[in-house]
Amino acid sequence: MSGTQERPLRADAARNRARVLDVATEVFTSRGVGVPTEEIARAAGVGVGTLFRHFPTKEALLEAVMVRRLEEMAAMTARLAAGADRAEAFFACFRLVVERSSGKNEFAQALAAAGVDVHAALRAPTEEIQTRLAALLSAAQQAGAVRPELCLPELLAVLVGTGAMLEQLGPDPAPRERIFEVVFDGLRPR
Amino acid sequence: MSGTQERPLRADAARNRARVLDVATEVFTSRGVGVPTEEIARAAGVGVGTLFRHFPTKEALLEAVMVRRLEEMAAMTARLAAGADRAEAFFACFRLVVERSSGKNEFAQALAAAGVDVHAALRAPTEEIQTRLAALLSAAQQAGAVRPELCLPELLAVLVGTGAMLEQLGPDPAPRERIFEVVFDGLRPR
DNA sequence: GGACAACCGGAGTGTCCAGTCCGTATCGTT
DNA sequence: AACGATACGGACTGGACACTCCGGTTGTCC
Repeated sequence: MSGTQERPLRADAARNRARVLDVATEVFTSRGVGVPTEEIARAAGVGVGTLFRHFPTKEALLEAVMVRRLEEMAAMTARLAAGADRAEAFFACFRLVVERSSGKNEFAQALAAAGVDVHAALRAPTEEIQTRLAALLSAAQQAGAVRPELCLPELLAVLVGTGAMLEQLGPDPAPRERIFEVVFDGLRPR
Repeated sequence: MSGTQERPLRADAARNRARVLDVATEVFTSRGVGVPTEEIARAAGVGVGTLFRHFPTKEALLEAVMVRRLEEMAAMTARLAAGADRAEAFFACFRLVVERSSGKNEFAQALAAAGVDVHAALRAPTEEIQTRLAALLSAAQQAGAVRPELCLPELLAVLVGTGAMLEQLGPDPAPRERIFEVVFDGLRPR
């Protein structure tokens, strides 16, 4: 369907593209999506022209960053979902998604504000993660490890919200752990 | 200390100032802090000049909006903290703060990004709310209604995060209620 | 009702930033 | 080595937006 039959990039072009993506991931995540494009280019050691040839708009760059992070997350959830017992897998996945999604909500907001259809643009990887989470959720519920009335949209909200909680805290692991205890206990049946 | 001894405003000036504040609260809350200043002015029926005379920068306007909302919240928490039994008051306050703080986190981020010292600028009202929450927290803990290891910074994180959860959901009250159940159960001792 | 200060409106200014364009450099191929 | 295709850099453009300035208006006080 997607008619993007790519001719292989020239060696330097591929290198530059990858560098820009890496730098953008790093900078956008640590300093927010407001950082000017030119700064990303400088940090990646390329000119703005080069950046915009690979990613025709700033939103396209944001989107590419998100897609990659989501794909990584999907792969990791897949690995986690395979092993261990059902309940354990659910909570491990929850942790993983929360911890690896710092700042992603801001991305999504920025894209939405720019009029990009987030659901369409990121369909494939989000769908994979969501179906996997849905499977883990109902398995954990059948195992009696998660309250049965909870459904997927609520779980997703809890994921996002837990991410927001952690962002309020410093890097000290003890309070972060206590947050997880609160949320996990809340997710379990009474 | 603060040398702002104000001469009373002329009638029309006071009216305009109030209108701008109201409109800004409404617009910033519903459409985000990115809305241009000129639009606020138009919606309030004043020129930009007038707006900037009352609030010398956009951040000053944001700050004024936040101060007012925080003061309202402080007053409401005060009222709630007075009545009822300890545990009930705690959870009622929690609800109130979460429900009335939609979008406030975005405000804080915007101010911080602009180099405003949020803690200094909003000290008075935030401090009142925080001390009141701290009192409610330890009372609820002594009553055995909240897990004893939780401390104030974590509670604040949970508040912010719960707000983020609700923002993911539509206006339908049933899922929102389920979120509160999850969080409240998590806050209670095992 | 008149005079002065306080206040208003909105055209104009400076700045920032996403995105373009084209002369130059680099890659890959024969 | 030499040539065409591909990619690069960064000066430049256009638009958006926060904030200023000043001629005109309105409130207030005697």
